[in-house]
Amino acid sequence: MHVTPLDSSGLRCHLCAIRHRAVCGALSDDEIAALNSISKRRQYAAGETILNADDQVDFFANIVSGAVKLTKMLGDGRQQIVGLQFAPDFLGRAYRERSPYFAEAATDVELCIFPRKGFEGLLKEKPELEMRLFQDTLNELDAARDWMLLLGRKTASEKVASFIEMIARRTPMVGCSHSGEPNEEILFHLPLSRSEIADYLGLTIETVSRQIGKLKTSGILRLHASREFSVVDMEDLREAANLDE
Amino acid sequence: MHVTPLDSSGLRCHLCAIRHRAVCGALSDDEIAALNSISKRRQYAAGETILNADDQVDFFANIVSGAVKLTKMLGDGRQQIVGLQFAPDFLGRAYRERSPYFAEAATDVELCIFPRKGFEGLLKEKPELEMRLFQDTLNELDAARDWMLLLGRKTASEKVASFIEMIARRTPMVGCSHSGEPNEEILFHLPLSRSEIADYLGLTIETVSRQIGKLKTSGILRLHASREFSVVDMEDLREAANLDE
DNA sequence: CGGGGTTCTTGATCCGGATCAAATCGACGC
DNA sequence: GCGTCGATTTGATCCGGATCAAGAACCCCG
Repeated sequence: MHVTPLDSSGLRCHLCAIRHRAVCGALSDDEIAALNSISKRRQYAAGETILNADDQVDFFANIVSGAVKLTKMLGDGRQQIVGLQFAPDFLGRAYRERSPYFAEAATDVELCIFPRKGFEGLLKEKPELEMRLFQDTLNELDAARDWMLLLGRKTASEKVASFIEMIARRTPMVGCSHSGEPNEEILFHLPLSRSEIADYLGLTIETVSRQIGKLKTSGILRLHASREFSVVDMEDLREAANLDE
Repeated sequence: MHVTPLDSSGLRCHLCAIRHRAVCGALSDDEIAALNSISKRRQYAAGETILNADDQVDFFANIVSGAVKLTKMLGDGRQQIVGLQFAPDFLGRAYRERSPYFAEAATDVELCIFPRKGFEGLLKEKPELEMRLFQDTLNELDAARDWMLLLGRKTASEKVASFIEMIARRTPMVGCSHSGEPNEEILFHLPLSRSEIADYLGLTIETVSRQIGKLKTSGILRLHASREFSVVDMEDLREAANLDE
């Protein structure tokens, strides 16, 4: 874990990759400068814990790069991933002191961290910022409810197809086959291991592996490495996922 | 469906059963009067549709009494209840014009309805009101994620026990055995049919029925009618539900 | 009270996905 | 290259919950 020291020049935010897509987008340039002065960057290696369940949370953060998973666990070790966040998502639970879940870096992650006090002060002063967070929370609630439909009612193959589709939709492509052909393949990287995918979909490792195999056999997917894939036919994939229209 | 005419005396809110527990609790007496002047009451019979998915939503509402279920559906008819709301919960999706789900009265329901325009105006003027809604939304998100753990990782019997526990916790008791004994039984009413419970838990009707039967046989529950029950031992129930601590 | 529809329960069987077990693949150090 | 170890795939079997099929209980209405 590496902490970048404070940058008092106020320039960092202006150069930030997620400046306009993150919650910061709700702030004007001089408000950003204020936020800049209290923020710091921090890196987490894949697998590192960001927050334990019931931890006292003294900060909020934007995800600058990488993927963060939120997990809930039963007493006997069964676990369920209840959220997967990518840049430029916001991390943290306003108005509650303790984290309701376990947060872990799924890939290498860079966060832009704001101390709780300073950020809550800004929240009170800038209703646009609070409104923006509110909207993000409403979108997360919708996403959580979509996932409830998946967990409760979809079959294993629909679940896996839905997951792949979600990754292709929300994750930046990691490359493409420079063949010059009209239909170049777009490559994506799976931010989760088979076991984590299983915990996200309410399945086992083996079932996930078999269903990915089937998507490959049926020609919807191409697997370049166990965590590197491209989608041959996005329409077929969405159909296999049983996504509406 | 019956609509109570506007009460310009401004007295209705002061007599309201949920005045202090609902979002209105964030408002002062004269703000309440303003809200009172734009609100109206409306009754729905059990089974009546409140909103169709993708409906244009031109109102917000508080649940005054009864239970409202929010449902998502797959193209082939499989469905999942993604939310169950009781008085004094808030109904409606700020900052979005269309309902992301199908909302239906699970029991007879009384709503206190605010037209979208007027309520959004109030939201802008009263940051406490927006903050209150924001907090409610965060709590709903936590509840949705708890339910994801249930849907993805709990067994049928844990699911049913969790559901019963939730009803006993969130629903008003409907009576009690006036035996004078030290351990009087507290009676509750199930707001959902077996088929709806199945759609909430990601199970089938038959499995729900069998699992309720087991809870009864094991002495944790007493069934007075198919939708009337009392909990013999709450600790045992929570254990059967695999709820933490 | 009796009939017909609906909801709930109970029983028998089946199957999708879990579990158990082993082989294969890949990354890394030596 | 070779051995080790974790991650993934593949195979065989099992079982929890789905499905199919009756019954039983409970309406509501005449």
